[in-house]
Amino acid sequence: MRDAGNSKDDPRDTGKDTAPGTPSPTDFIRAIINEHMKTGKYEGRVNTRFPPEPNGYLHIGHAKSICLNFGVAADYNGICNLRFDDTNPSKEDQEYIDSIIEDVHWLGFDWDDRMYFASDYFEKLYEFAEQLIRKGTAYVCDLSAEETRAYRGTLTEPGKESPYRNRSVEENLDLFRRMRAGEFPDGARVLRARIDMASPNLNMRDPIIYRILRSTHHRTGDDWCLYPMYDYAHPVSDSLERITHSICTLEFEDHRPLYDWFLEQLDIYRSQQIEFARLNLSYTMMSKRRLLELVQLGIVSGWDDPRMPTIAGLRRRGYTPEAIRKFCDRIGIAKNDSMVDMDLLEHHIREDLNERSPRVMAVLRPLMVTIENYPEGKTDEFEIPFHPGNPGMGSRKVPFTRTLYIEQDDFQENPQDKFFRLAPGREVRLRGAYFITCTGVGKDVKTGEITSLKCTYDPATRGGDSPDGRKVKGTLHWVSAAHAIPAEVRLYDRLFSVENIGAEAERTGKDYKDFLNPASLVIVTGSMVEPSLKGASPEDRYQFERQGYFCLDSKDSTGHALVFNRTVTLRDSWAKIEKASVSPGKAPGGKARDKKPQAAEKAAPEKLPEIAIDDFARLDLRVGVVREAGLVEGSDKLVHLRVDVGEGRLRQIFAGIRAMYPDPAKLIGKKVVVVANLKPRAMKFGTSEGMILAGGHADSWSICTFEGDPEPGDKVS
RNA sequence: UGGGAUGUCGUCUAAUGGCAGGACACGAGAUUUUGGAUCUCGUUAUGGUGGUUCGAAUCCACCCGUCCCAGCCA
Repeated sequence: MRDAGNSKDDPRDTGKDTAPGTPSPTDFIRAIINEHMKTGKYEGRVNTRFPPEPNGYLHIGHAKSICLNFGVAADYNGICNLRFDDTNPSKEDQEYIDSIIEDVHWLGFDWDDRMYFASDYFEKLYEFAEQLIRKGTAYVCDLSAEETRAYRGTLTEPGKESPYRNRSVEENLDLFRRMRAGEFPDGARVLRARIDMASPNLNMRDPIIYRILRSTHHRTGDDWCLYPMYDYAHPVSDSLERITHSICTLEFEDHRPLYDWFLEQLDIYRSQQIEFARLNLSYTMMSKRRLLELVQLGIVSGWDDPRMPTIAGLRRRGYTPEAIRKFCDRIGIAKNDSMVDMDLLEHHIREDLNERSPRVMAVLRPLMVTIENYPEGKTDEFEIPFHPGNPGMGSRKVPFTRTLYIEQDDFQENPQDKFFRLAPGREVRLRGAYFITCTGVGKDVKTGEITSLKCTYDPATRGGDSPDGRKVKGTLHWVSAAHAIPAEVRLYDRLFSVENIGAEAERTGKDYKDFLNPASLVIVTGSMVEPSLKGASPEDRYQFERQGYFCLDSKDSTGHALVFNRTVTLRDSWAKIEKASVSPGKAPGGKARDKKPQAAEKAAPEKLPEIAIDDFARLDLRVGVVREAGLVEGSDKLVHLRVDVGEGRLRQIFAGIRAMYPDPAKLIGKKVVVVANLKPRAMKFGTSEGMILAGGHADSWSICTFEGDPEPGDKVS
């Protein structure tokens, strides 16, 4: 079932989704290649390469580069090599090589027999280095790391030449050979290119070519105690592979003169480096160093944690390679620093999964329903199609009995405005089964919590349609209690609660980890899924009707303990209505994405950043009349208020004002200022639907009140 | 403040001297046995100031903003 169906034809598709030889609309890189095709610069040849360093798992940013490199090659009937840039054994590992191979393949790309390693070229790289020495354009330098830094100068001042810069060719050769032979300790000497210590480009100030580093290499073992630097190894590797277009990210722009310098000095094949802007995605980050840290600190379960932006994480989360490829295609290639909206990635996975996922019913948080007029012991079976728009996907039988589960959220005892679902006396449809009407509510005598529902069904509505043409506004998913399979469901959400983690960290002086989304994973146990899911295999993808796309977890799910991961929610216009007219600005998006309650700012008032008048104007301040007020059990700070803000219903507000109002009953009847468009906040004790304003000193303050005229709901200005 | 890049709807990206287009997001409506999907419609942009030109997002000048570079990392 998984991976069934094809993606729709889209002229923008590249790579595997497009026949070779039909270039996509020209991004600037393809424009350059088109020009080369015209002028014959590379004899019509295109050979790119994807050059990861095996020091971490691949992420969605790498996917952009992979799609670009393999896509460009495919567009021009060229080839793309996979090459591991493994010149720093102290950070690299075989595990990463294996994962990279798996991930690139999974994305749908292949390199035939062209899997290379920079370490394959160590001997040649060494010989070329001797050649540079013989030419007099490289020398052995004995400066320490600190001295080298001091000699380099600064951004605005030129560097100083190393005292070792003018050693003879013979001495340099001798020293370099002895470096290779292991005669000197780590860091004692380096080989440097002899270029220009006064260059405004720091990369040209006699850059280091080789350093002594005793570290066992994952491929060459202890053969070498000398490892080449990226700036040297990369152009030479490209050249040896006769790469035509060496595509890399923007930060290497400054390195291009050096790249060209090596190829020219060595007089070898002239590959051309072209730089494009790396991918940044909102609400996540691509830094391998930080991603590694999340893994090492146990903040996530591993590189393949479904919250990680890694290919492995996305795969485990339920993403498809097609969706990722299409996303990469859609974001385009340019040189502007940019931050792509996570919504766009989610759009593509929804689009793909919408087409290919079978629909099933799963009740995440069950509420028991007894159909009182349905015979005990009877079982009905409904044949329900797997896909409403694609009969070809077939159908399954779903059992129906007197005792069912529906979603807790699908019932409200006192339904709020625009709530279409079940409520006392109200009739709704059970998907594919019958209309039912709620006739009773069972509650826990102590807590008042709703524990079960009594309903009746209309036998004439079998299949979900009424012969008399009567309509219902809501359709609910359900499972038969006797047949349902228990499951654990992991609700994943974005890893961070701010769009631009780096910028936010810089602005506030906090660590990026301070912006982790506390609700990035919500584990729901005791969910009930329909029996057809019994045979699900790891990574099988489904739509749980009305909730989202889910896949069976590839690691933790077993035959008798099913674990599902939520890939992405369905678009949810009900969630929008629920939070409508609240949260100013852009909410972190989607369902159940409440921000962590904001801690009170302790900073002195003059230190708070200024806001524009427009920001202030976004506060909807209203007059509210306190109708009910009481203490909150289990909290020594909060007071529970029910406030009339002229909406025809009372708002529940939890306010931290108990210190000044130990007897909240005195507040009843007071006119207060309510921030009416604050996003409702889920608290331990319930949802708080606003704030009331207060003012004063640290231990002497009061809430703002009005006397006299204003009516509940009046605007405060 | 040296050097290298880069500024087009809220976001990403086209237009290469000739109608500022697309996608996402957002909004309105239709439809619906998923508050899904689908369909229709809509709002929103060339950083600024001058100049060249019949005509400028595009060419020129100046200004402003943003990003990258001082690893023996890649």
